[in-house]
Amino acid sequence: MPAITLPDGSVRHFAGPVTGTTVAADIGPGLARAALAMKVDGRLVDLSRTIEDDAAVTFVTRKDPEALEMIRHDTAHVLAEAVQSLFPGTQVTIGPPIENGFYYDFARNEPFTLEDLPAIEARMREIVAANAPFMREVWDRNDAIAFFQARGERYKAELIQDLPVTETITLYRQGEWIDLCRGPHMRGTGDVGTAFKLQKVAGAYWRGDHRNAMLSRIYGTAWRDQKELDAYLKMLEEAEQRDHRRIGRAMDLFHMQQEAQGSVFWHPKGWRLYRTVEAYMRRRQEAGGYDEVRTPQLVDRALWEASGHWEKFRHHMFIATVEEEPDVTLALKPMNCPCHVQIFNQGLRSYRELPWRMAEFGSCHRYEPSGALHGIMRVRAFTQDDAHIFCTEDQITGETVRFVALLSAIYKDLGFETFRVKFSDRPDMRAGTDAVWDQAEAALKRACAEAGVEYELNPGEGAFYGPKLEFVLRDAIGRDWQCGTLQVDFVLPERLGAEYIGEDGARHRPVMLHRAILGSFERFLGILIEQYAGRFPLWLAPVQVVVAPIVSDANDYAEEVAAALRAQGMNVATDLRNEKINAKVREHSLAHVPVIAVVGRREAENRQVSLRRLGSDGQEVLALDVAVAALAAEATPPDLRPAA
RNA sequence: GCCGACAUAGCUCAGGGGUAGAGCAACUGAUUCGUAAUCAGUAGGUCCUCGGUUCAAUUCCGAGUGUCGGCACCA
Repeated sequence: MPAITLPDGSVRHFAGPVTGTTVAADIGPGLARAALAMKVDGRLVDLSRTIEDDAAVTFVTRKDPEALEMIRHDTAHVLAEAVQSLFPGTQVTIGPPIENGFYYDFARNEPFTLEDLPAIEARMREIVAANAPFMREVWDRNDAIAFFQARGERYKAELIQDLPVTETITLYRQGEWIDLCRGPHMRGTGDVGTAFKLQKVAGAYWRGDHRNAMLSRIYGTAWRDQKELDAYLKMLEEAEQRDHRRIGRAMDLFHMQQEAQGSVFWHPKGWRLYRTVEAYMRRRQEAGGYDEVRTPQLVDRALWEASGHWEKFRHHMFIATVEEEPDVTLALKPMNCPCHVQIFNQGLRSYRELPWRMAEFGSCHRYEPSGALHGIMRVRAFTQDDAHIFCTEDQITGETVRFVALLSAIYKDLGFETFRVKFSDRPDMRAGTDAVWDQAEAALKRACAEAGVEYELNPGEGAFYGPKLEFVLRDAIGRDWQCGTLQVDFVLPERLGAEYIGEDGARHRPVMLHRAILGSFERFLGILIEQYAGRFPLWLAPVQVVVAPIVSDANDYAEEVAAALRAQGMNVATDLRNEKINAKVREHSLAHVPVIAVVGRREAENRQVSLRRLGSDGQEVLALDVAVAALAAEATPPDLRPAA
């Protein structure tokens, strides 16, 4: 006699066990049509499942957030059926919903290509139109393994084999097709709807392990309705226009070429942007109590051996030798920490010097795998806004809190109001004892609690010497990039023999906090370009103002205006070409110049300027000195502005 | 590194077994103009590299390099 409590608090009684379908119908025909699945005591299950006991039930309809995930999951199943019907012999593996869509990994000798997608998608639409119900079946574990093995589906068999023995094995049938699946599903393939699209193909290792076979992955997107799908596709198209590689070329910021693969050639405007950010960071860090240093590019392998990097990363290091000294092997530094420890180790350190925050805009080289390179976001030559904080164990919390505050303020100034934080704990391959890791992880967790940092756990992804916080920013098309980081390290000070004299007169090991805010300038600037789509706020813009005369009679005055702005430290260009003002306005607008100062005879006579802002077609006519003062104030970096 | 796609003028791209085109940019000349393209003309290409097939390859095939989308990697 289950009593079913609905979200509005009302209770319905049934004579015996009932399915969700029955309950929904009992409530009303509208809900019976709309209900796709239900939550029984908070657990999402098939609508067709039987409710035995008293329960709180919520129905999931198309407009609920859970529905979107189910649509994507079910679309993946439809994809798998379509593929197996068109390409017999293809094995299915896994096909989860993901952000904005889904994918499915198939095992097939011949990988799928883009040309295969239209036929597959057409077959999918037939399957959806057929609207076969999703039927849940509970199987005996061994029967299920035997079943899939008999069908040549060895990946599915392997999946079942690896499920915990306590797990209920469920298969879902949709018409003729059947698949191992935990569920839940919607009522039938028709609930998928038509708002889906196959997007791309890619290789992907079985179980994400490069030692395994490479599977053929098909990505797709799926939405509640055509309107949502269209909006998403339009967003993707617009995001492509923000691509830092495209904008970098269009705005003449940088280029890359084959002869220096993975290294950036910064052009004058790009380098100005870089220097603006660098100068800002330098001021911020100095105000934050950091001491800037500079350490060598080429360092003997002995130091890398001592730090442990040689063993783990030597295949990713650029090695340099000279004929005159055949016994010497140098490496271009792939990171700065061992060098910073060398500075720490000069002389005898006192506990009074801690925490010591040692910063370097460290130029590093890493031989990244060719497939990892990506515009200026993932390169082989980059500059970190690196720092190492040498401190005592009980300073970890305070330093972390302080770091998070600095990072948040900087991200905010640079246009990132929100960001994600991941907590990565001990990896399988690591240095240091478990006791040390326990200590480091606990210290970092305590610090997060103290700093009020909310994080998602990223198990096993820590550095080999310690756990880390990763501060993640998103690029234009939604890819996540680690930028900031904070890593607790008990190992390297030990390996490199760092010590200080404590209050007790004895020698102690300092803890090292590795930290970066931007991560690498290259990556961060790439994201910054995409964030603003090249339309930088005035203080960051590489060309802040273009002064454009309307007639050549105003050229001298235009130069005077430019000089007045330059005297305030602004980056100003003049456009004295014999072109119509329309053409000048158009060109500089397309080049994302934030302010165009137009001067004609009228302005020259009255000593005024007509300011036109990027993205606006209005103009503001101001007296020259007023305009200069206003623009100079606006172009002041946020950390140098007078407090409001 | 692995899977797939792509590589044509400075840029964006079209084309195609018989020696290559557009728009924009560049250059020259004219135009002095009030807020998103003034007009006319000129010039510009080992069609990524190497090899093969062919009477003939930029086009077809193979290898290499690079780029792009993923996967793996990311101290």
